[in-house]
Amino acid sequence: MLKLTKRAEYGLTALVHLTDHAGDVVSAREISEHYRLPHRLVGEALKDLCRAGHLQSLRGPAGGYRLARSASSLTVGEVIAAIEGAPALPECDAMALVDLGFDSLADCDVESRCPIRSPLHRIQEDIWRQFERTTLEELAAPDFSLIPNRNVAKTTLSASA
Amino acid sequence: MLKLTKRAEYGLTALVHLTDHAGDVVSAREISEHYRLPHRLVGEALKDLCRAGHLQSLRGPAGGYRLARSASSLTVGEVIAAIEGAPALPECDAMALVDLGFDSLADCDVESRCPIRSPLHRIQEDIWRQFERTTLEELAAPDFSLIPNRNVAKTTLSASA
DNA sequence: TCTATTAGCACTAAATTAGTGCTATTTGAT
DNA sequence: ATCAAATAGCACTAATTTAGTGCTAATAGA
Repeated sequence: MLKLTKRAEYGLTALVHLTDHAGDVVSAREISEHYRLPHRLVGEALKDLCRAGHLQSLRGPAGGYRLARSASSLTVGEVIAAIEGAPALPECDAMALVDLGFDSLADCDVESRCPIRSPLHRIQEDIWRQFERTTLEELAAPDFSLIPNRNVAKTTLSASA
Repeated sequence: MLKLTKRAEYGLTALVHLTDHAGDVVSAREISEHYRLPHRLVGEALKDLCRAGHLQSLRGPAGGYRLARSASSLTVGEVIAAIEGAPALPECDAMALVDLGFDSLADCDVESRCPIRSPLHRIQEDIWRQFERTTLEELAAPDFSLIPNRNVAKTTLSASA
């Protein structure tokens, strides 16, 4: 439940590696051997990232990948979106109600029929936002300090708990 | 990817309903018919919640469930944990390294072998924290205002974006 | 020409999830 | 007493999703 797929995990692993070796061209094989991951799957993830424009690829021997953008502008959200596809917002709004057999919003009582209403939706949006505001540079940083939003959130949390 | 199971969704739906009808005893059938959900599955979720002590059950005709605790003290995190089980932290620490064949932390170089390091771990922890700090009372509130932490987070986000 | 790489699918196998079947127990109503 | 309707607790099947591989083509350095 609520976990990333291996593809996304491998993709992030590879990207962090590429961030640590910014500028270098690194092959899928090198990455997979270094972290002992199934190299074909790492390759699939890298292909997805390349298609999305986050990576640049070079073919042939000595080929491989390198970041197409700065690690500080690439977010975890973009990476996951490129590999797993868009969010997965809970089906609990007009669409879902139509699927349930309601012809229009007019003849259904959202408040009483959809108890999750927007909150669950918003929770998942917040999760997504968290992904979108975390950059690869931050993810690659060994101790994860220097992340303003996260630190503020944490302070707020402990202050209210 | 990164979505709740139906059981968790139905469980939250049922709980929001029970929150709206606090004090009443409501059967799984009533809830499932009201929201047009598979009633057996709703029942399974409710059983899980009952086993976890979040609900009180009454048998026999006119039986059903009611909140065992106040909606303001029950969190989304507790609900999900009761239904789906604990988190699902990424396997990217000592355990995983041992699984990969390293005998001890001493002979492996975490920094170079585990590029996700703690950050991904922390991202998922933060998601979980978000679940843990959202109460059912908040989830049941129609417009989701009055949620201090979330509002602060949002302000911070927009201020920095 | 050979070899090592990426590109792009399609496909199989494993794992997870959704939903149901079945039986037992409880309890109010008749 | 009996019946009906509810929860309790599994086990089980079917559907869906995910992991991983097979295969072929294109690219490019040696």
